[in-house]
Amino acid sequence: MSDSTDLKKAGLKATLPRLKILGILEEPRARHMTAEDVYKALLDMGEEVGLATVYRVLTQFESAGLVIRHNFEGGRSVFEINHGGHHDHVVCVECGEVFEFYDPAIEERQRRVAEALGFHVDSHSLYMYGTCLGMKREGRCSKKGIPGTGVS
Amino acid sequence: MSDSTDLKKAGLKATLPRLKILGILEEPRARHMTAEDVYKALLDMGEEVGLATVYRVLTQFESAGLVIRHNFEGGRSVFEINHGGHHDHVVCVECGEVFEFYDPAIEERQRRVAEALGFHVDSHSLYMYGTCLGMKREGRCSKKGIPGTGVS
DNA sequence: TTTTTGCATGGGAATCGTTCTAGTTTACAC
DNA sequence: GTGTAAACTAGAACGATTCCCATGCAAAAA
Repeated sequence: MSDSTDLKKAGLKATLPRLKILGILEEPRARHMTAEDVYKALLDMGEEVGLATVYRVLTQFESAGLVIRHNFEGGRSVFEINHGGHHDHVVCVECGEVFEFYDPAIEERQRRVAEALGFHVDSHSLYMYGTCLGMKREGRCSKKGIPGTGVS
Repeated sequence: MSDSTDLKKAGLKATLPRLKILGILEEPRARHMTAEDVYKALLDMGEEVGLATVYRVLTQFESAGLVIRHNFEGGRSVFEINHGGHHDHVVCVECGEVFEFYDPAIEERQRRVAEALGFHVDSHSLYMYGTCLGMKREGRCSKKGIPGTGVS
């Protein structure tokens, strides 16, 4: 299905900025990007899109369920395309690498906890912060956020 | 043990702002507060402490392990006193109420996931967002953040 | 097709939470 | 008590995000 159809389904007009932004986020190498990352990617493509529009569109995408917003440590939001399957994150604070995982047992226990509290869960997030294998083994994490991960 | 001793142990001078802020966070009703909440509490007590000092002190307390910083949805940081026992959080997005829980099974699974990735975990956070029992049962959540929770 | 209507956009200003800077004050070892 | 490094205050600065508004554009109505 085309991006254009995805947008219409979400009740959003298929405008150029929205199509471009969706396209960027769908690239496999995109993974986790800040609004700024997306903005820079647009500029690199030669598109004249305002930063305000990027923020507006990302928020709309989030409401429409097309992307997931994460509030990793550090204050700024990072976005990733929503491929449907929920997963949690492991973030290397040294190199910014982000790993994803899904553990049915954890999901189930969370569901039980919420149930016991009589709580209706809209969303949940689980992040682990630390240092990745590369760091331990070779000390080669750059200590600077990897471009495109939105983590520094 | 006095707050003053706690601070010295953490390698921090026992200054008036630090003692007052620690005192505020230790009150049972404090639970989860933003820097702004703490600042307002100080003003209410008639203390002349700058907002910048509140931020600086909270960050120092975090480094010293005296408080835990959380990045709940919404961008701003909330702080809670560290009583030693790790726990996770359930946040009602309607009334701002925060519930705490600890699930050994979840902790164990997380440990395993990190191990499998060869990842060294410094910290982890698990938040569930939704609506609490009060909301469902009586619709009495105020739709506005409860003062002192730092959540809105 | 032309007109109307209303959402979308871009750019800059505004806002929010947070951190930095400069100059002054304070805690605490001696 | 005194000296010195650390901590303080107020306000400016900062980065991320949102707001504002004049302009643009595309679907609906005429």
